[in-house]
Amino acid sequence: MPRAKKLKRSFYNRPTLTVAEELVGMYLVCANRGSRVSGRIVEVEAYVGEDDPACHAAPGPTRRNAVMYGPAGHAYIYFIYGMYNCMNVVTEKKGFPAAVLIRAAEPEDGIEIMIRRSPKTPARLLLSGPGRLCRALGLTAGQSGNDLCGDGLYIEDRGESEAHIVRTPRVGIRKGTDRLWRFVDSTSDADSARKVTKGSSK
DNA sequence: AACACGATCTACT
DNA sequence: GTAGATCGTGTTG
Repeated sequence: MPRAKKLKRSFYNRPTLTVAEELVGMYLVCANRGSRVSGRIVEVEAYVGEDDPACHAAPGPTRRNAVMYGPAGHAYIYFIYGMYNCMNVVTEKKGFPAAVLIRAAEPEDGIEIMIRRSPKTPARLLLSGPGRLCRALGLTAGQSGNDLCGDGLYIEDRGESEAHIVRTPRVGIRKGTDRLWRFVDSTSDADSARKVTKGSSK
């Protein structure tokens, strides 16, 4: 992994769909207190503006979604379903609420630490799904608003050749399913929507 | 103050 | 395949 480059604010301060697509294949890194945990992003979803009915900003500014209205390059992490957290990266200029939800990644560094946090999850699925991803990386809503351009929590480009990306409707939502705003590395096994239908053994 | 529900995951029938 | 866990948030009274 030579020449890993930490993504700068200018990367995040662009159209959300562009940022979302380019995030696939990047590495999400959590460097808490000496330990380093990371994964290769393989699945993301874009949530764009108050006009997107599935976006948390759809009701307008509230205390909860305030981070989405802030400057790009910060983490928006929220608590949901009474037990899980979901991690997003804020995009676009201050005042415009948008973010990219990190839905799945392939475990890279610190797998032992992830297993300690998710003892019952099969290794391949440690970061597969937004809830599992936050659990294994140790991310909670308390870290919402953290700057991704600092140390501790950031995303880096390890200079990989571009992955083959597929666009689909977003999952887990009722409204806004007409938009193809989910981006997946089609070659990855960690896809959280793993359709284990007939035929596709593997 | 009370209520309904959600960008989920797991366990069990 | 489906129900249960479990609680912050926004809405309504």
